[in-house]
Amino acid sequence: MELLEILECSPPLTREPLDAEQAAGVARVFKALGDPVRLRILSIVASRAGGEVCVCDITDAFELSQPTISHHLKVLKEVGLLTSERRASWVYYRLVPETLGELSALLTLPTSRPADGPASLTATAAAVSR
Amino acid sequence: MELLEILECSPPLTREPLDAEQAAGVARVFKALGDPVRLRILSIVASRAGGEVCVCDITDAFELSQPTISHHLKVLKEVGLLTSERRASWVYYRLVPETLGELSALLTLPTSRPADGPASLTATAAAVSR
DNA sequence: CACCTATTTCGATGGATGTCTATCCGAAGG
DNA sequence: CCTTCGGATAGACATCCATCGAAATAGGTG
Repeated sequence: MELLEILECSPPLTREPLDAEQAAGVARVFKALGDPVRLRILSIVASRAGGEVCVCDITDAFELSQPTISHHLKVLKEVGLLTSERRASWVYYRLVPETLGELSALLTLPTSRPADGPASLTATAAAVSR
Repeated sequence: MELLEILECSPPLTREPLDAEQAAGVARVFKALGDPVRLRILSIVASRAGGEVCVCDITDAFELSQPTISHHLKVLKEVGLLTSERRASWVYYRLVPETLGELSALLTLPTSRPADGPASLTATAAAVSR
C-alpha cells in the first residue's frame, strides 16, 4: 500500500475520525517527522532554491556521523517525503511536495466560519497542562 | 519553553531551514502524532461536533487498556494538542485548534505559482502563520 | 466515614530507535 | 586493475516507548 495513497484518502483530522489503517499509514509519516535531525534535514532540502541537495552538504550541516545522516535520509525517503537521484559520484535528494501538501491538508482546521465545521469551537487555549 | 510559541516562531519548512531549537520543539509535537492510536484519538476529539469527548468514550473505541489510553491522552496534552477538564466524575478532552493550525502552516507548500520551484525564496512573504 | 466509579500514576517488560564504528558498493581516474 | 572518494549497509549498544497489571487519587453517594 502506497503511503501517498493513504494520505490522499485520509480526511482532515477535524472532519472525521481516521480508521485504523489510515492512522497506521499517517503515523508512519509523522513518526518520520518526529526527530529533530530529520526535521532539519527536511527543511534544508525543502527550502533549497534549486530544489535538490547533495548528501555531502547535509552531512556538513550536522555534527553527526555520515551513516547517521544516511539513515535519516533513508527514513525520509521511505515515507515518501524525499526522493534521491545519483549523478556521477554524488547523490542528490529533493522534496516530494505532494506528500508534504497532503500532510498539511490533514491538519487543516475547518474553514474558519464560526458556525461551520463539526469541530468549530470557542478556543479555550488558556488551560495549560502539567 | 512553551511549545506553541516555538511553533508560532518556526517558519514553514519550505521557506528556510529550522534551527536546532525550533526543530527540537517541533519534533516533540510530530512525535506525538507519530503513533496510530494517538492519531485516532486526536481525530476523534477533533472531529467531535460538541468539541469535547469523555475519556470513557475514547477508551471504548479501542481494544487497549484504560491506562494505555490515559497515557496517550497525556502525551497529546503535554505537547499542547489537547486540553482536559474534569467535571464531576468524568474528564473531558478537547482540541487546541491553534496548535493544529500552526502545524499545518509549518508544512504548507509555497503559494503554487507554477513558474517557481517548491523552494522559491522570493515568494516567501506570502505564507504567514497567523 | 465507607464504598463505588472514573481516571491517573507506578513499575515492569519487550520491542523499536538513534547513534556509532567498521565494512561494503559504485563511480571516476590513473 | 587499483585507488580514492561519496554514500549505503551491517552490526552493536544504549536509550526510549507502547503496553500491561496493580495501586493510588478524586468525586459522588450512601
